[in-house]
Amino acid sequence: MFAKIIIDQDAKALDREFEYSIPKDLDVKVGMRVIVPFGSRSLQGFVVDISENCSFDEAKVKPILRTVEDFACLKKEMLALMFYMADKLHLKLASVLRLFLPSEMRTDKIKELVVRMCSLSDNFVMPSARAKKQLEIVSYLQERGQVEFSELSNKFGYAPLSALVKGGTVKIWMQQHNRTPEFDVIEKQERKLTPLQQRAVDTITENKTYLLHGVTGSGKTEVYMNLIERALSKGKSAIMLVPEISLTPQVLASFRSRFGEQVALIHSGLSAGERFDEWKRIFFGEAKVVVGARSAIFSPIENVGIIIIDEEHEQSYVSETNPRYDTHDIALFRRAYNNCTLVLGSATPSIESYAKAIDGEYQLVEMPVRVNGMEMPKIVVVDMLMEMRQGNNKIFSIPLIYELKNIIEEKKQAMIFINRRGFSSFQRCRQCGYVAKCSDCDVSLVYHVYENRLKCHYCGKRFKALDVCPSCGSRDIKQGAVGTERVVEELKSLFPGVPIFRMDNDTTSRKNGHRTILNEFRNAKPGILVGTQMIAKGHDFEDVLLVGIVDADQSLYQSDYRSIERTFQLITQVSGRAGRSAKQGRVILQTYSPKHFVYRFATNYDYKGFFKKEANLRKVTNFPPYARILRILFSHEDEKVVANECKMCYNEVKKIKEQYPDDFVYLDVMKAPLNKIKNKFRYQIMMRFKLEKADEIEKKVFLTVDPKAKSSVFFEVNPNNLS
DNA sequence: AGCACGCCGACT
DNA sequence: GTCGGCGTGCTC
Repeated sequence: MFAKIIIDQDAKALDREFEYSIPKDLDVKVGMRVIVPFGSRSLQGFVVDISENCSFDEAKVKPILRTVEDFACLKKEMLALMFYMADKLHLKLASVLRLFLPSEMRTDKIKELVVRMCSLSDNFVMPSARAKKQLEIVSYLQERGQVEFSELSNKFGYAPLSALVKGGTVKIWMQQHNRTPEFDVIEKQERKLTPLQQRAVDTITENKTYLLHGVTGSGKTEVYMNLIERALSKGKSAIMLVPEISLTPQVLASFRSRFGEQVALIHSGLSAGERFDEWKRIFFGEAKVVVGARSAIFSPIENVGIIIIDEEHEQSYVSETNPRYDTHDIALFRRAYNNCTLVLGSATPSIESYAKAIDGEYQLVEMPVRVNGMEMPKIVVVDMLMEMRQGNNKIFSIPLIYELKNIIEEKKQAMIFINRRGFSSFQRCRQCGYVAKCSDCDVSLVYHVYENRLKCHYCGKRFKALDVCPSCGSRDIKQGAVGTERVVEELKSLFPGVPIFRMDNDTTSRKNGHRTILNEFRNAKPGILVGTQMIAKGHDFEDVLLVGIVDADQSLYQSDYRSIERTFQLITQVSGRAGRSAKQGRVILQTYSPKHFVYRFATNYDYKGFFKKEANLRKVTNFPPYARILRILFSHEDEKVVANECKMCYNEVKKIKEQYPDDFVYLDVMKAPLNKIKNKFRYQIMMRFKLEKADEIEKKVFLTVDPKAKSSVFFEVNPNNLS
């Protein structure tokens, strides 16, 4: 018998199956981890197929050395998913497998799923005095009680240990050593469902994909919990995905208190060991509910009854590093494989998902009212250009300062939201609000300080930085984003003595930084919390009656096609923080583009109206979801090599464009916006084509890349932030 | 990825 | 003379 094996090495040259013979005394199954001789060393590999015959020269085929476990650590579904992802996303097989397995199971530090433990038998006999090694093992065991088999055999050698086992002095058993991560315990609180929640639970019954559109505060989490409970009661399991940023201790605790030991929690705070243990609990069926961030979609859980993606519009569901994938695609695959229910939940669904719901591909379920029946906070738009003309050059507008004063007098709380993202900013005329846009792409240009140039992150085109406004002729041009620190300083000078807290990447990097800040803020009345994105997520502070959005435009003029959508989502999300209690909250939104349609829809909480407008815009301008963007990124340390290989590929793609003249909307080759990263030069091909033949075109484009190319090549479909 | 084999420069 | 630089090519 022969086995086809994927070597556990992330290299282009090894990205294929290698064949090995299976020794007669070795029980090898598909999906198992094995150790094989490879060149002059032995490596870990994964069995993906077993057959009677061998397509390679039999004289050269080597035998599998050993199996790592006596069962398959890759279940059938995961193998199918591996081939699907490698093919569809053009990823290396081994790099996909690494997404599925905890780092402990990788080639460099092979840890077995089940550990062989050794201890002395109850009535053991001392080995003879001549067997020195055996005596050492016995005294070692007397000292420590139980020790891993591998540790003993490494320390004292395999032979003396196996002699002791054979003679009955040492007994062996299998053990899973699990470290259950710590969590806050909160009391179980049974909440009765509102009629709206009940209706949602009653509607989501079939093995289909549902889009749950519920306004902020409509109680989607309670619906999820009920759906999970139902799946469990049918003997099925569940996967619940939450954006990493909202995986707060409170959220984790609430799942624990509801589902107890049946939950496995996967989040970035886990150590490698804890992660490994949670993975094992899922693999062996001890955990029936997986709660985690995007990578939890790869959990080896079987018999899935429901998959839930909360805050489905969140960008963090698309991994931005190496094996790039979109959690939605994986969830759709697993939904189909398990024939189960998939729920995508959001207060502001992504344009992509809502479009599918409109088309009937997803079932739309709506929860338009808040649980407590309260109205959404009132959003007031403040025109910052007007403020400036009236002589206010400060960060805060007059209305915002006025509202803040009120809050402080009433000993309530406020949140100030800084819309800062990424490293770059745009240039804007302070007189008329003009923002430079790319002539080819209809996206805002990004200002690069070190080159003093404007660049389009879509097509790569460069423009001279503005010194005179082309619209009104003013020289009053500003760039740069407002940072959290500056806002805090300003607030301190405006309101001396009032406690002000800052929450961003810098202040939460320390362990528990998150919790400490929030706890201090909770008790500070009056108090102001200043923060980025982080404060927008699910913290319920009853006394927060005011939210200030300092520079809403910051996300509006990011140079990608989703920037307007993101702005709408952000405003809705942040506004949801105000007035969680009986009193209606207020939101002050400062902008330089008060007439932009996004603010009109956002202030009215009119998602549908916004969708219609934005979707139409995308249709007309040929952007996703009505077209597909494809980017091929080449990188290599030798600039001549990348430039050349990228150009060769571009020439091939051009030929494809000629075959599909009606479908291609855009095609160009250029240096990547970040031309050099870690001493590797980067070049890219950007293209955009209509949907009808997108799959067909994409397949052909994939084939244009020379497999012998020295550069590493990445494909990205509908990328967001180009870099 | 890593390790062998291989063909040219400055040293015990 | 040989030790060792890292270029190219292969691993079932």
